[in-house]
Amino acid sequence: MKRDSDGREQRSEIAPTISQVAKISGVSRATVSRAFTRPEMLSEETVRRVKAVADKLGYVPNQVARALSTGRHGNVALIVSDVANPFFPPLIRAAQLHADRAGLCVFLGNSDEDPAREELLLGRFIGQVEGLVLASSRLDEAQIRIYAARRPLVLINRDIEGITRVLIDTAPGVAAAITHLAELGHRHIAYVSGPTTSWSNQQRRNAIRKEAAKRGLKVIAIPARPPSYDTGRLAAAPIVASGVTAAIAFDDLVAQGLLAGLAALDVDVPKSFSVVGCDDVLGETTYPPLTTVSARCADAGDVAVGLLLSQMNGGASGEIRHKLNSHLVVRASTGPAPAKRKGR
Amino acid sequence: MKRDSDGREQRSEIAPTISQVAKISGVSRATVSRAFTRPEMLSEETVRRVKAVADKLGYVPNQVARALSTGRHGNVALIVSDVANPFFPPLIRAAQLHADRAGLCVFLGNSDEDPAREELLLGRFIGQVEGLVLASSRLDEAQIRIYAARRPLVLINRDIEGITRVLIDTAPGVAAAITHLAELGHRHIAYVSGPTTSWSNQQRRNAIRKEAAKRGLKVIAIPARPPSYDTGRLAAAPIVASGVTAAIAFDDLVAQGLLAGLAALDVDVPKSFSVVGCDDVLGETTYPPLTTVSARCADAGDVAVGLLLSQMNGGASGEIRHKLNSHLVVRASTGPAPAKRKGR
DNA sequence: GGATGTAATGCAATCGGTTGCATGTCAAGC
DNA sequence: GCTTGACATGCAACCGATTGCATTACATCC
Repeated sequence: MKRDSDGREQRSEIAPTISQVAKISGVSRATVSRAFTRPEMLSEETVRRVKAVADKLGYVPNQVARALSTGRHGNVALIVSDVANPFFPPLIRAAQLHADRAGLCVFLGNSDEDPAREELLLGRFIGQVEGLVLASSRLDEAQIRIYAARRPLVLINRDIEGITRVLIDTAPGVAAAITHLAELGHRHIAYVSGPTTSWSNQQRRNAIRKEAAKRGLKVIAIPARPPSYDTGRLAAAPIVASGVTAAIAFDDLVAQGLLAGLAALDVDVPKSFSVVGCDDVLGETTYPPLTTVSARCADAGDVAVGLLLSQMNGGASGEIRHKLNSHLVVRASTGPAPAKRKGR
Repeated sequence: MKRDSDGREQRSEIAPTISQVAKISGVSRATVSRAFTRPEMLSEETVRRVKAVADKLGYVPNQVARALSTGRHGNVALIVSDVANPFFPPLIRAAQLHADRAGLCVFLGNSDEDPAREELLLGRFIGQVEGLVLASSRLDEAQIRIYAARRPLVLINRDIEGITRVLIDTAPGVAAAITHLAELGHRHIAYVSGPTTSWSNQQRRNAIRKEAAKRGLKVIAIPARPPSYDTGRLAAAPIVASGVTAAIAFDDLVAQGLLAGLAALDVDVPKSFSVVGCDDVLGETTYPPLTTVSARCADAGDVAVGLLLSQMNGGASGEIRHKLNSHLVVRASTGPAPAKRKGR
């Protein structure tokens, strides 16, 4: 870095380096380094003196140089499929908080549900992080394994054998939802499905099929892709046309859109149609308040970073498959099946 | 980095370095470096050969080493005050996208509205980024100036002279909201205020006061701190008690909470009370759909990164004060003032 | 045929830290 | 008084790149 020539650094008094601190405090660079990283090796007096000088100069160890020398960057990366989906912000926040407490910086990547983008991001991150968390990864298994071989890596909502993963197990909640609907008298229901490549989607679909079969309900699938408020809204018409009396949506956002779409079609929820969401990220903010499968997404972020840390610290690199439980939260968007659905 | 001893790197075949590529292709390290960074300096033949070897070995230039040597890290940091506030995800997404296209990685920081945390994050980031974006920073001016002196820095919704900033100017929208309410016959309104340290809050409060004075409306302020669905909900009772007939909330989240609080108190919106939000981040998803001041928060993220890039590339380090306009979006949460408010 | 220029490549210093090993000092032990 | 060892610190190599300044080889020109 030729600061005087390229002018890039003109904006700042050049950040003080370890050498300057060393010269001024009359010790070697090694001693300054140790004053920060292993003060117990030095006499108290020396540590005090060095730190005083460092303070006065505003010296802060250069992370990049340290990383080059030690191989520890103090950074981790978190890649999500869509920041704007309300499922992720709480997860991001929790992950962030945990990383923070461990003194780590977090790179955030947004793949926009696109495997190619995800891989691009991964390529940029891999060289400067100590660990990775992939939430709802859309990458294919082989790719993921390659990255997992290079760095500690934790998956969220993706189930690959041999790789540590945190799975939000919505099956119990979804099963409870089916039971709930069955008890309310619904016989025909729709599943408003999400991305085919999504593990969560597969898991939910399977849980619904299995439980519905057990109780003799008929299930049809109507897609909402990509999952969003808008695609949920658009799904209302085909759903109503299909004659079902209730729907379980891939996630809350889709459910919320569905509610809006139903309202636009003058279908009263819950009187003549019932809607169940998934994730419980909207709380009571929908109208009517949404019956949904609560998924503790914040915990997923927290746990994932925790597992990542323990992997980074050499611990338990054995495979871990951490399951987070789910349960049904009944609010006001579900009710008894109407005696008869009006045709269309 | 003593790989053989500390065992940290055991998980991977050690990443190939420039030296290995050099040795195998029979050239010097300098040549390998140039094959990647300035191929036009080399003969085509050499470039081809070196790249072939690099490919076979899976060599990728080490970002950290490069950063140390050149001072360009290829990273920027974005610090927001609350990831979970729906105002930010679209902003983050847009910022991210822009940075991505420029080949930059984004560190995300979450200050949780706490200046001390914000400063901690800043300290961790500053050494490994080429530029910073602070959205709704709560840091004091002097601190911000210090960081701005060290790195290109762009503020969002914070107005500090001499520092490039992107301001979402909600004054016109808020003024329009007052006009709207005045025309509907409201004479007494409440402002449900946000963080005192927030520039947006100050700006909105001032715009409301000014416009209300002009039209002879009486305004009271009721706090909702920190701004959230819950604090908005809790504000409903004192607002109703105060006898006003309409409220403008600091942001949509507070407005949404307020709607819920009012519903719980059996106050009909918009028949007997009108609510206006700010930011327009919830679209039509509230009940009733919220009249709000649209603020184009995604654009703010995009523009901020754009300005940051131009600063980083040595361009226009002169101060820029970029204003984004706002306008009122009338939906269904506002209506004519009730003839008489029931007491309490 | 010697001076001159140019294109391709190598040498070695540098970025700012960390760390294994050597050195020096001083007190305790015999 | 000499050995021994613990403690505090310094030396210098190293992490993996980049880059200014040679150096080399060859073609061109007069």
